[in-house]
Amino acid sequence: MCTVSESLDMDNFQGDLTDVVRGIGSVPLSSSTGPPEGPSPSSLSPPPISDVPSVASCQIKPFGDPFVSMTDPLFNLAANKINNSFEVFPEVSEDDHIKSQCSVFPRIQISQSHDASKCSPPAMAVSSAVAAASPWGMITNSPRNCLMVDNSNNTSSSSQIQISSSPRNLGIKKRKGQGKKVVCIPAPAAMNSRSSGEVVPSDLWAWRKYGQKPIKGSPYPRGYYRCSSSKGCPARKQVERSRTDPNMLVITYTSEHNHPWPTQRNALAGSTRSSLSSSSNLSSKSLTAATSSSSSRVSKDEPNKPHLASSSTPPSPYVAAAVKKENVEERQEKIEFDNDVDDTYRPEFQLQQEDFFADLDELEEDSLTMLLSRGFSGDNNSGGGNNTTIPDVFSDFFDDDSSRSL
DNA sequence: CGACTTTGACCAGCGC
DNA sequence: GCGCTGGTCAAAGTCG
Repeated sequence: MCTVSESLDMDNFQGDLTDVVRGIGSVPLSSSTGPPEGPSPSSLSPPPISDVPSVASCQIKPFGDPFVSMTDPLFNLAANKINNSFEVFPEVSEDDHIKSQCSVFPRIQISQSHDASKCSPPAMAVSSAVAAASPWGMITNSPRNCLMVDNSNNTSSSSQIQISSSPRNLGIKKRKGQGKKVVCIPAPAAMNSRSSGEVVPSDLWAWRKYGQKPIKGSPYPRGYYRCSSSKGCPARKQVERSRTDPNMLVITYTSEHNHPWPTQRNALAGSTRSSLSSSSNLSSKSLTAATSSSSSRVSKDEPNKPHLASSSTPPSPYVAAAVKKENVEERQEKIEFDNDVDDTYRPEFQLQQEDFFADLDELEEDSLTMLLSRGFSGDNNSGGGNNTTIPDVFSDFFDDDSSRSL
């Protein structure tokens, strides 16, 4: 068994921002949030948001999109726990954002600008636009918590984010640096990459790459992805490495999803080609979170990366951590990647994981049970919420073969 | 067969 | 107005 913090070594973590995001959001997502409108055809349709008290407390507001409310309950939970309060997300000005430093969530920072160069290696930056397209809703930092569900930008942001119906999203271009949400995550070696070596994020949504361009001033190309979970979805994301720190992966989300969370079916559609099919355990275990299209092909392009190739991209950092944990134990001597990243991830989860997952335990009776019951097995029965052994949970959840060696 | 990635070309915004 | 740059399209190829 391993702890979250232990498993968060980044050398195997695929540097997938959305993994990070989703990881935080995916599990609780199933347990607490979901498309507020319309029944989900999936058996995994999340229970009502009301199940998660923190959601309300965080004052998550719609972002001009019914699905915006699908914020990341884990973020909420985590943040709430951190503050021991449900009032953990005070509104702050942008100046506050800039001035503040993440102390509690050292890895999560809010990027006030679109400048990827501002991403600091140990931090995951979330700018004010992520929520629109990201599965975890509007998130920003507060002076105290470094994290907050941003309800102050909802209206204004919605005006910033243009969802152009035209083939070419001209609006986005017109508004450089606006209406976009930037997430910076550690971008370890291209574990989840194709031959290009580009780390490709995965998340609940299915992304389809539609372009790649070299960016002036950056040695790294930028990949362009659109949401393939639903036809006509305007959601876009751009993935590139930080020019200032190649270890950082900068993901810019643009526009919002105009459809519910992908059901198991459509989430997996087009994204389960190799990894999931080869290790069908993932899908068979009702994992709503789909691996990215890129991750699905890792096995093809990265045959020498057995862990990832065989187990697919974890949908969450926790899952990634789980998978990774084994990798760490099995290959400690091989860990060469970015110790800074490792170190930065650990503290956060070490601080939180117990309480954090205690909260998860509370949610288990929800659909979360479906997701976690296997991993937690009887642990939850102890009533302690002593779920510090998440990795097993998720690893099991993810890929029996690759994660049950423990 | 469907969905994906790759990649060159095209188009539009922006700065000079 | 021109050139640069970024974002998108779409054909071709790949994969399961």
